[in-house]
Amino acid sequence: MSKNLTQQLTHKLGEAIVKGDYPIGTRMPSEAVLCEQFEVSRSATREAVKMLSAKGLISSRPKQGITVNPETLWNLYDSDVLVWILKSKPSLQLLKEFTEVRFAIEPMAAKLAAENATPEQIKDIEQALYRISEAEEGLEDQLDAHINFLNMILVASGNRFFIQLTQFVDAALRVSIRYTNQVKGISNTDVTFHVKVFNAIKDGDANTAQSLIYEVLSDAVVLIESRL
Amino acid sequence: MSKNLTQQLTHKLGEAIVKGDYPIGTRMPSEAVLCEQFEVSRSATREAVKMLSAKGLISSRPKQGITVNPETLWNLYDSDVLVWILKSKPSLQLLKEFTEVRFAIEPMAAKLAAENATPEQIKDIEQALYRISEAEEGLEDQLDAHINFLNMILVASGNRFFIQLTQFVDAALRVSIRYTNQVKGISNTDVTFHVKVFNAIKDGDANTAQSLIYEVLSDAVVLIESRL
DNA sequence: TCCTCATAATGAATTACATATTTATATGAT
DNA sequence: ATCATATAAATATGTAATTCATTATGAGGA
Repeated sequence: MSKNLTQQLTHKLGEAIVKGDYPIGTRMPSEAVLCEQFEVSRSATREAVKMLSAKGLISSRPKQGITVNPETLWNLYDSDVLVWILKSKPSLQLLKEFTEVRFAIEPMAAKLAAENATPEQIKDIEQALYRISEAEEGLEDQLDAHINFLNMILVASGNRFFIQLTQFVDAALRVSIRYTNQVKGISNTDVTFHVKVFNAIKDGDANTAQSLIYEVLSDAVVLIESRL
Repeated sequence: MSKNLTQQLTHKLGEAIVKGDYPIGTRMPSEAVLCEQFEVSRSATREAVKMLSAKGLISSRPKQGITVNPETLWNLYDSDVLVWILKSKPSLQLLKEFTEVRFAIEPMAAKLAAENATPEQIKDIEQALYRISEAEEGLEDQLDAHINFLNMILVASGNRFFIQLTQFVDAALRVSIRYTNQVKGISNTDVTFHVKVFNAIKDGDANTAQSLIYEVLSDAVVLIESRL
């Protein structure tokens, strides 16, 4: 858990920034001041600053100092950034926006999976299905099993941009459920639903796979909107 | 154009990695060696390494050295990473995958824009429309105008994750068109199409907005697939 | 087989100087 | 006297070099 200093500082500052401790558009303390405040060397500070600017949170220029970037420049698809935001301000609004992304992506991923999945990937999905059934009997963590099922579908889509989202979805679902209990009801559909999805993908029935996921996420979005 | 040393090195190494000069899973040269090869100090090298690991390309551990991460860990939604990939191996396959993402996202964005756009945002879209018409008369760059129109819709969606994709779409379209000429026909629909989209959003007609974008991107995907 | 120690890489701190930008100051002309 | 311009100073990041700490790895000996 205790990573190196640079990473620790990166996380501290990252969380502080998304939390609003350093308001957007304003200047952060200079490197020298940060060194003092966090009691680390300038090397560590600079490396942390570089990491945060690589994630789009800040930018720094000579003399001018370090300024917090507008939110539109933040790399929301970076798991670190996403987690920081979810932890610091876990709003239902954000959960809604996140679910809209899933709503856009996952049906398409299921469709592509049905069209392109290799035999091995189908086996992986079947294995994930098995884990869900075991989770229902309490033999495994439910959340883990559900996330794993989703991930296997994303991977089977064969689209690198979708595959990359596994971490994104993983992080968001995991944190969301910890900080808002509204997530219940979203990935808690019963196992028969997942069986249907699996069969559709296995049979190459792209339309069915797509609409199954579409429906369940559509419900989720409606559910969230009803509480806003 | 000539950024600081750290950024220059970051770009050089980033491009080299995605290009395959340092194969996935293998160890990169040690910091000391990189310093020699690129004739920079260790601070600059370390900062570049931190930036690349913040983008998911590499990870480094004591004694073990710097290793290239598997592609699934790369932050493809980071504009830098995306551009590096597009520049180094601009394949039709990648363009297809990218278009699939747009196919998933943009219709939904148009729908949300129709539902949520503020009067000001509608004005922005109208302005973008005007730029497209001017571009048709050669008074402005066509690509810029089209990208701008898309961006305004993404922004009007009100969804932070979609808004973040503006840079993503921007970077990809801009580079793609430079390295593959297959992109022609994708954002080259005539101005009447964009007028329709604008009207749908302005009138709050979510379904029409969604399906308009859906259709044009559907065509694009088919077009690309036919050439694979 | 297990333990120990050498070693090779990153981690961290410190120091020094370079460079870029802003701000303040001083100079000059009107 | 006032304003504009040029110059200097101050301040932040950029870059380099050096030193020591820490951590895995692997070789070699008990």
